[in-house]
Amino acid sequence: MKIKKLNVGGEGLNRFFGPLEAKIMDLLWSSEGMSIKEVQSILNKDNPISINAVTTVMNRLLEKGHLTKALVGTGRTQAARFSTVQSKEQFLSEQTKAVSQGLIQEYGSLVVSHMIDALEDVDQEMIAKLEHKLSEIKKRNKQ
Amino acid sequence: MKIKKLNVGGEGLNRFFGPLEAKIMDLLWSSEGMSIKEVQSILNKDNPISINAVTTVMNRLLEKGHLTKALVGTGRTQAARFSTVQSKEQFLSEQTKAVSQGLIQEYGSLVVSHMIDALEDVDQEMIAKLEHKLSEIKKRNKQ
DNA sequence: CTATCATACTACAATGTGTAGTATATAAGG
DNA sequence: CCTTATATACTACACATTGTAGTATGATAG
Repeated sequence: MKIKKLNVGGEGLNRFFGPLEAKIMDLLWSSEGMSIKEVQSILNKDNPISINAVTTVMNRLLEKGHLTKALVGTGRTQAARFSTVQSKEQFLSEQTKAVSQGLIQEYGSLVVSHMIDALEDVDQEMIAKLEHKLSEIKKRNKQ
Repeated sequence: MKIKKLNVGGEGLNRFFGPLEAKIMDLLWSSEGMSIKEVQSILNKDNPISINAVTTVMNRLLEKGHLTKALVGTGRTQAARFSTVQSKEQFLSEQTKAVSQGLIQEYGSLVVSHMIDALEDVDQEMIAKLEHKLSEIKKRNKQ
């Protein structure tokens, strides 16, 4: 379930997926699974998109291991339900972890500085959390 | 000079560039500028590579703003010197900053946790640095 | 004044992503 | 029982990025 490329400028899921992939993943994360048709009808409300376009992209997400497929019914009644393999939270956790750890392992203190700079701008509260975690680690290391 | 995509699994410059691009950037960072020919002769020692392959990739790096070109001589004497626009340190700082800040702005505490996990694994010393930075920020905020 | 060299232009392959046409298989409905 | 609607598969193409290289151009060294 590892993503190879991170879109540095992207927003939300667009960091990890192409725009259509991102929309589809988000739809499936906010439901208990959907058929291709259901996904297409929802997407089609915003922008016209063919069933086939949706099918291809969903199958690619399947191949990459982001979705699973459960066949329901047979023949023309068959409407496979696609579901996500991980929760959105798990996915984001895994991905952000891979990126954070990769950067820190390679660029250590540089990245830590940048992250702290970002914290300053963004969230006072997070600095407190960070402090707390740090003191926990120190405690643990002393034992 | 912003990179669009980060190769999550990559090592070193391969996070930010394709493999050939990365080799070329590294050569130019460890010199005061080189001609296409010079770059090609060095790369050619490891793996056979045509002048044209090197030329194209160097020109793409030029277009993307990572390199500059200074013409020296004229006609067939002309051998443009390509140089990097930023130091490697500046470049890495800018890129890691863009990625770190993007992640923290969007995934705040999640990324902080990952960062701390990575710190635990990777480097005791960095925790001290982090503490130091935190106390600096706290001091500044009190004023 | 021609042959050599640096460079430009063009082209093609592979990969990832978005898009869609056509084919196939099967059940629903007369 | 046969036609047709439906879900899905297969195939194809476009565009971007990157690696690779053939051919053309232009100017000077000799």
